[in-house]
Amino acid sequence: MSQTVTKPRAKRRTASKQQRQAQLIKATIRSIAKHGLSETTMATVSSEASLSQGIINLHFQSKERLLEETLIHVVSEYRSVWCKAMDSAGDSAYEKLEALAAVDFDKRICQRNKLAVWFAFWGESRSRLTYRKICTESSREYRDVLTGLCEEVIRQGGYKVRAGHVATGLLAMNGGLWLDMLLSPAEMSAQQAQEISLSYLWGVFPAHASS
Amino acid sequence: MSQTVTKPRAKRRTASKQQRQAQLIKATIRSIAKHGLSETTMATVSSEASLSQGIINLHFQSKERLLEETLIHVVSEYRSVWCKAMDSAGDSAYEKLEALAAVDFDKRICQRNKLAVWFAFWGESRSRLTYRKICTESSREYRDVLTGLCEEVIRQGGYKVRAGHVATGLLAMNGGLWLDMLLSPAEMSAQQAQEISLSYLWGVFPAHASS
DNA sequence: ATAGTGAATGAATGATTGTTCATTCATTGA
DNA sequence: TCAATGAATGAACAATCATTCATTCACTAT
Repeated sequence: MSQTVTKPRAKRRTASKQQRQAQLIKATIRSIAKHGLSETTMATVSSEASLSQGIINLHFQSKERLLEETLIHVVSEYRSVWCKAMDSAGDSAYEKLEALAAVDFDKRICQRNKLAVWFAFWGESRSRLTYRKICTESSREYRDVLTGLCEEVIRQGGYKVRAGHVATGLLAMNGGLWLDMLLSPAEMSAQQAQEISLSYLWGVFPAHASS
Repeated sequence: MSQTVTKPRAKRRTASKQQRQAQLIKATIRSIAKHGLSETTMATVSSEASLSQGIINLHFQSKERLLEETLIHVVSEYRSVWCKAMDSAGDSAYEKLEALAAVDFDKRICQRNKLAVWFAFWGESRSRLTYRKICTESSREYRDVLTGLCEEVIRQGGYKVRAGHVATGLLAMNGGLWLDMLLSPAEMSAQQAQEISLSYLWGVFPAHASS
């Protein structure tokens, strides 16, 4: 009888396409965080993944596609986390709003390496239509959801603010707080940033503020 | 008698060091906006300036120094504008606060090309100590001024908010609004952005809000 | 065992890059 | 008018880059 196949060897030279692609995308994130996007090369990525030079073209055809897939990965992960948060939050619109605002400071999302990736691609978005499309479509959907929630909270509380302004302002503030965490993590922790973001929400919707 | 020298010829082949450096920095800004930082080369910059290949090394020694000087230029210009706004604004702390918040949407500062430069360097800041230093020192000084003004407004109005939170939140929100203007200028004008920023201030300091 | 399959390698290639420097040319003082 | 000065040029160079592909090697089916 042959050995069970369920437990793979410690050192596998070959892996499934999915595994390798995920591995390379993670290596790309580390490389962008360590070297910056403009000095991220096929060599830095493959070295970060402890694989050979040609591996990227084998799995992604080109460097450009690898970078796009990396951006898509980060954006999709973000979307998936806020969707889950939306579902598992309390029923009231305000509770959902607070839960969504907290996603930006979630352990899974708010990692310094990943923030570096966001800003790296934002920095190139002006000149790269593909990057810009991915980013704008992502934020558009998120903003629409936020705006809807704000509208409901405003209706319930009779507030005199515009839903679009609050949603856009919240989104913008959280993005700006990401920058603070990226540039000076010693002076801005995720928890501090979340407090600032939450205190904005409380200020706008005082009647709903819980704590 | 010789001709007057005050009126230079239309086509001057040589120019003063200052003029050339300023010209090259402007060309760099355009190149970053058009091609992105990672595809901004000595060739794209010198071509954008309608000058020859070697001109940059002549005036800036290296590409790296040109990029640093470009960042310093944009950061200094920003500082100079908010300093002027601070001086020429009304005497009250709240008036100064509104004036400072408006600087981010000023014609001189809030140009799409320049926003692209800010985000391009922010995107590389994680891996480039020099960029990070320039950016953090700039924002630190600005934040301190904003925090001081917020403290005074809070004291006057007896508000129950933390000055540091408001200053940091305002700074972050304006930065995030810059991103909206950079990525989708059709959906976010400078005026709209300023309204959102101002409505944040009004919400925090309702007793001071003028209009 | 063994042949067959395709994942992974890494040296080689051509294109692109930043930098150098001998040369050209506009400008100025005598 | 004519040297003298130094700003500007652009061809040449070495280094670095993304990409290719013949070869190697791990794994699977027979």
